[in-house]
Amino acid sequence: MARPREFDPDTALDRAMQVFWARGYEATSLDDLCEATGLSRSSLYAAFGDKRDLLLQSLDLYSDRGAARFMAALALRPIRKALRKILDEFIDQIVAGPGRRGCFVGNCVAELAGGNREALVRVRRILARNEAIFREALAQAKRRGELSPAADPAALARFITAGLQGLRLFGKANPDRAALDDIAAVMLRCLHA
Amino acid sequence: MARPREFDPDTALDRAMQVFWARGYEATSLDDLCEATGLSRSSLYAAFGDKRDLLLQSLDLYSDRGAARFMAALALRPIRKALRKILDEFIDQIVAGPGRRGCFVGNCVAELAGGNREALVRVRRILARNEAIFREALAQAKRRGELSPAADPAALARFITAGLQGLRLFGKANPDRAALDDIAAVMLRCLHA
DNA sequence: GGCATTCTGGACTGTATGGTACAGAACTAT
DNA sequence: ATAGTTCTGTACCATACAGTCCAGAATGCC
Repeated sequence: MARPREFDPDTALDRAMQVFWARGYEATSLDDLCEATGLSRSSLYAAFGDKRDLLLQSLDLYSDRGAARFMAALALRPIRKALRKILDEFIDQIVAGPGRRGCFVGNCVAELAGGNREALVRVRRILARNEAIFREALAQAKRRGELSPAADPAALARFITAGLQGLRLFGKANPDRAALDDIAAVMLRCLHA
Repeated sequence: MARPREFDPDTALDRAMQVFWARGYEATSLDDLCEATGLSRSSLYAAFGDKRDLLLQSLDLYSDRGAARFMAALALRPIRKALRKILDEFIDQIVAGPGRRGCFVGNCVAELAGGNREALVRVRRILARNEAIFREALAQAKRRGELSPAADPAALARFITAGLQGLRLFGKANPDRAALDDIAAVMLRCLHA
């Protein structure tokens, strides 16, 4: 009917997510977001709503990508290989990655879970989704005999979800490969019992 | 020589720390700090310097208390009992505690490690101190025969340091005792190997 | 080509922020 | 008592912020 958008909302959202991820919510200004996306305030507001809405959509994008990567890695057999791959990918990202970004979800939990209700339910949902992915993969692996009959997929999934957050937070403060490898090795050993 | 202070710097710093811990750095305004401490801006600045200085001193206070608690708990034998106690204390704090505060150090890593150099070196130092406390305790426990001869105290200490951060971040988003108990149980099992 | 509609850039607004300046109160030493 | 020093509260400042508005440009439809 009328003039079409001059920008691609998907790439704009991706750019916005990168800024939130790198700088955090409060420390990111609308000017930062406009500069990163190349959009003006009007276009940003028309396309995504206000700053909080944009954050929530960024979180969803991040979560979708993360879940896809987890599921792809978890196709590996046995499951210990899959988890090893996930851990190694994170370590590579931490050590080689540009700037100390940590986990976007973890950053939002730390910064916003105390005061931003909507952000809290969103990050909780994201963590629950990841936990469910791990739980399902662990249950299947147990059925295949890759885990001890005493293994508790639900507990292990929670442990992995929390452990990955710990690994990435630790790595954000101290991106040292040797230390991160130590942590990953102990985590993997937990699957034995 | 002249008029003495009307307030106690230690309790003022404690109050300021609580606010930073609960709200985060950026979200805490000077008015918040004045209200929490009962001081005026002048007194705050005279006693602690600017907002960033006050944060660093809050972190040191938090770290000193945490280290003391760790060392007290680690006097327990065997070391698995000590770690169980540390984990249980954190879980109690997460579940019963007022508001979702998480770990102050972890919050600062997530919020500030990317941009605030001074805060970064401070939190890294704090994590290294905790790691050293655990490493030493684990090494002693190994000498006492409480751990397998194959156990690597340095790696385990790193794992515990990161794992505690993961537990507390997870709990900040989802303060559910059953889930946290699961995570703690798996973590403790890691000491067996 | 002209009209209607949508997009875009920039200017604008009210508010909240961190930090400072200053005047007066309170206290010690003499 | 008084002089000198230090503390305290408030008023203040410049800045940065999120969000709104509007005029004009660009497009599709007839």
